[in-house]
Amino acid sequence: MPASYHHGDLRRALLDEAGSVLESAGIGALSLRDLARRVGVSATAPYHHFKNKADLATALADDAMADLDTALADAARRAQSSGGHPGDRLTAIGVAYVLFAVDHPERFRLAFRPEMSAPFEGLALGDGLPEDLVGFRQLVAVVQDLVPDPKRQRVAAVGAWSIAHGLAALLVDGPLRPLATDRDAVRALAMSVLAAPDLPSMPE
Amino acid sequence: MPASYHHGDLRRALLDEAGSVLESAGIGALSLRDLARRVGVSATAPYHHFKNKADLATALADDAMADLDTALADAARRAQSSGGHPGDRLTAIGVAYVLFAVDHPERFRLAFRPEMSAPFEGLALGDGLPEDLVGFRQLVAVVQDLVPDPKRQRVAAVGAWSIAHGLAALLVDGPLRPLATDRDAVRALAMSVLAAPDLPSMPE
DNA sequence: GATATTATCTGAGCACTGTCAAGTTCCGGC
DNA sequence: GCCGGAACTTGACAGTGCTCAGATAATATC
Repeated sequence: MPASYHHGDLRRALLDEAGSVLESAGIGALSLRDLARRVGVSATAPYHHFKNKADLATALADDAMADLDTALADAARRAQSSGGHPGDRLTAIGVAYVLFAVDHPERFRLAFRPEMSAPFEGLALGDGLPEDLVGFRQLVAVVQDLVPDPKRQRVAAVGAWSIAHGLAALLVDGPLRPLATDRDAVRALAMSVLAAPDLPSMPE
Repeated sequence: MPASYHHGDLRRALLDEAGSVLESAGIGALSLRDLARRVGVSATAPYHHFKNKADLATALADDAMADLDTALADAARRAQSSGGHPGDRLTAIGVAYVLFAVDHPERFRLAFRPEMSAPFEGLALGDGLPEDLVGFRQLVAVVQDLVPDPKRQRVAAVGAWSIAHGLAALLVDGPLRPLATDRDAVRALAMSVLAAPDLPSMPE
């Protein structure tokens, strides 16, 4: 806060500023020099806190991932306390997933963009989920509640994640984008799609 | 071909070169000046064929979208001629979707990246699908075959697309990336996930 | 409390980028 | 033959990521 030589917590300040630039101008507008300027520091100062631009982007992506995760965890908690059965909990988490993407498109994008970041390298999905991702772990746990056969749990978890992620991606970056402005419509669509995939499942 | 002043078909040459750069070095490595250099032309020549870099990227994304579309159309045709029933046709298209993403990750990414391109603005999904996307239209048509109730067709189509797209995205940019190197495993996983989403569908 | 250490920040500078304005060369139609 | 316009070039500007040699401030040591 003081106009002193040392900034205090430049790293945090840079990340925060990057977050707001991200939200308002998109990922393409991120520039280390610009961030430094905004924070009121020389152009090379950021290099003492981040290896390079990609490193900063990775930190930002980790933040975004954590935000998404807590959104999922919150939804899981709410659904649990309001006492719906496991199926409802699953769709509640899925809806939260989709709504997070629609509410924070840039953050959602960044969380799944490995040219800059480098998200969860290697992941077995049954066990491999990082410990700090409590929301995602809950998602997997709910699926395991729903699917008794252990052999199918993995496929079921991947399927559940795929539907939510796919819908989110189509709304944020795909053909469903026009819909994304109407939050209620998104919620309704997400509910229908996630709660009742009455499509294939015909062949054995 | 001749070393004359006029290039002949610079636009096509630029797009081709961009395609190969994309494939080998990723979307971040695209540079107008570099493309011009590779094609053997001055740095500003591309501006006579593309409004700016984003415009070139859009053209490239359109190409990518067309490629994905023909992959879907091919799969649909094959599944039809080998005479599986509609459910099989749907999963065949979905598997083709996922395999395309895994086989051509950069092209798949670009096709769904609107900071540069600007894909199908506005799309109703029942009717709004562009005419030239024959593969995608086939996907929707198959879903309509499978789901008799017209009210549910839209949700069903969005759901089918979401699963395929979500799985593709998780394999290309997400936590399932380690799996993407093993093409057979991808195919098997896609088959299971797409053919039997035996998860939610519990609540009404 | 003075001194040395170390983390933090500055400044100049390099190679690169996208883009614009103004010239040059070439081709097709009169 | 000429001439208008399309295709391309030259030159330049502002902005970028990043490196390196120093300056400065906070901290540890005595």
